Amino acid sequence: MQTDTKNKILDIAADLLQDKGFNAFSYHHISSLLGIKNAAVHYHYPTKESLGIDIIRRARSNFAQITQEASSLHLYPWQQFDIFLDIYRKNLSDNHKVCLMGSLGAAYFTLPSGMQEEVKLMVNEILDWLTQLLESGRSSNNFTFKGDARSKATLITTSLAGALQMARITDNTHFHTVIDQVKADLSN
Amino acid sequence: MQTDTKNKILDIAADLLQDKGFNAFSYHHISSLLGIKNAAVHYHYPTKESLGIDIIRRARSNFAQITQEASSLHLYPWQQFDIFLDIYRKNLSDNHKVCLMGSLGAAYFTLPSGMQEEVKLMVNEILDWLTQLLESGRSSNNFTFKGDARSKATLITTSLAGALQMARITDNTHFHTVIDQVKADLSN
DNA sequence: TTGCATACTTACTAACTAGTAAGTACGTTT
DNA sequence: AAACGTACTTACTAGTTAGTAAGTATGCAA
Repeated sequence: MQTDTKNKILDIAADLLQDKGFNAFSYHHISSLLGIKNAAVHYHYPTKESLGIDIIRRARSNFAQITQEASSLHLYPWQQFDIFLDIYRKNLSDNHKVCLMGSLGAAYFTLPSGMQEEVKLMVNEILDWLTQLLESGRSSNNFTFKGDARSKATLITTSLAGALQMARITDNTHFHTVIDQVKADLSN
Repeated sequence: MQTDTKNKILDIAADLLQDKGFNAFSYHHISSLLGIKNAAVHYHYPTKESLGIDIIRRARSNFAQITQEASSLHLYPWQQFDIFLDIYRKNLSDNHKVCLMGSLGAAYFTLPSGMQEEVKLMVNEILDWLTQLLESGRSSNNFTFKGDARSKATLITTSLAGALQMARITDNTHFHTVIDQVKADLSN
């Protein structure tokens, strides 16, 4: 059981991470938003690395839950794909947040090693799941694409990560443009 | 005419920016790599914003030069596209640097306003050029793709930005995978 | 009621940050 | 020879950073 404060810290820190990046938020930012002292944040997360690791772990667990749920509901490939896209749509609508892969990838070489390992796990899990969805969707004639499914999964994931970054520089239409293009490229 | 030192500062700062991100390098990093004092860097670039702006301006000017040269040589669409891809290939081979759009997009909301403006100009120039190349390449039956050229240009640019970030997290094959997929999606 | 764990606050440190003011060495112009 | 601009160094500041040590209030268990 996580305490209320610990959960709030995680919420705020994840938000800041996807808004400003890992090297542009501090314990003080978090504590002042919560109306507590920075030492209280250190009580729950002794180091910034431990905090960063927990942010990624929670995202991994959320992703696993979303995909398991979609799987247990026996949704069609296109419906499952749309649930996947919703993750990115939500980031965009939530003050132009960038996805975790984008935020952490850009700062990757400045991250503590424990976080780097966790990011690797996360990216591979996303790629594994999407690859499987594309593969089975192609078998059932729902998706059409050239090449192997993992390549396509990689292309889609990198496009979406880049699209969120592009959207904050230019405007939201570029993001929706990418989504439409990705969908068009999967359709017959 | 720029001085030798000023050019070296720009080289090192651009490198650090594409390696660690704007919020993870300091005047001290630059000066110590050059064997000078941090005040000497401030002499050439009074503020970090002025330094950041110059990094982007130089990249814009380099891009304009590359594309103008390709244009004046009357290269085929595929050759021009390959020159464009070389920019990204070079970033990858140069210690897994990320492209400027990716680095600055991830930290966008922490950037001084002058830099934000400069990034916008850069992204639009890249998009304009690629859109035109795709359009004329399609007219001449060299490229095949659905939808309008600017959408395709957006998809390609975001894929490549994301691919460089993904490559440092996982491995280089993911980057080449994206390049191959992008090319396949442009071919007949 | 004593003891202990939880969840903090107070008060601090050492390192690093961008940025500045004043001085210096040196080559060029007048 | 005097004056000036360029390219620095020395020496500093004020603010921010992650992280710590010691103390405190509260509630629960023995």
